[in-house]
Amino acid sequence: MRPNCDESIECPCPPVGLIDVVGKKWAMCVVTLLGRNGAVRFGPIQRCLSAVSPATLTSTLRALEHEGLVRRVPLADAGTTHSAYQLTVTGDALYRCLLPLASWLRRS
Amino acid sequence: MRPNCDESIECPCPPVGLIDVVGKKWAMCVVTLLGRNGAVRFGPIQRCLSAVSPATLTSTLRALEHEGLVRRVPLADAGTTHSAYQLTVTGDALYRCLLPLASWLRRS
DNA sequence: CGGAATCCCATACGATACTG
DNA sequence: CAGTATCGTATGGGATTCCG
Repeated sequence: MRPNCDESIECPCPPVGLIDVVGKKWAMCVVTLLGRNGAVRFGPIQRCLSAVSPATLTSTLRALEHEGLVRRVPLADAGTTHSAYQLTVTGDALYRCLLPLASWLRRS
Repeated sequence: MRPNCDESIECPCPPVGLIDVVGKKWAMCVVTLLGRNGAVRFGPIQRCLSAVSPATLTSTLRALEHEGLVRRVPLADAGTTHSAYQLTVTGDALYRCLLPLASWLRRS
């Protein structure tokens, strides 16, 4: 997976891994969402993101959890099931790195 | 495709489009590579990026061209076919936005 | 050298239905 | 509410081959 630089030109390399981490369709969207709002529950996230299918959202959240970017917070709340998701310290660092990128996208 | 915010939480939205632009496996890698090295020819790019298949690299470059991030520069060079790729002004702006992200990836 | 054409496969994603 | 289970499809991407 890693580029092997046999050329005199400089080879960046890192960005390849970035795609694996945040290349999922909704991953950066979720990170940005949580970065702005702190802990958010499953339902609101889903409704906010174009009503992404629950299966896809679950997959995205699990991936982000696995990368240590997001933490799941169960909320013991009188009978019904509740839980929320929030960024870890690492996830928040990534979020701040994404800010210039987000503003670049809003260009033009 | 666009998230529709029916919640009180803040909805970022832009990052969804980002995936379409730079979410391709090698897109950001190419942007970073060109950002560091200026104009680079097809062969060196390919060899530098883990020998990515020519079909995939072509697809990536065409997508970046279509987004106005990369420009193809034909080099009329004595018989044989030569060409190089370099970032446009917009592409360079994106490249600079990617820098913090790239350093984040090199963490740990 | 710089691609284009073709084939093939893995899988990400969406839609839907269902459960504790 | 917060997911899980299935299914079907689209497509990104690798390998290979061939061409000007």
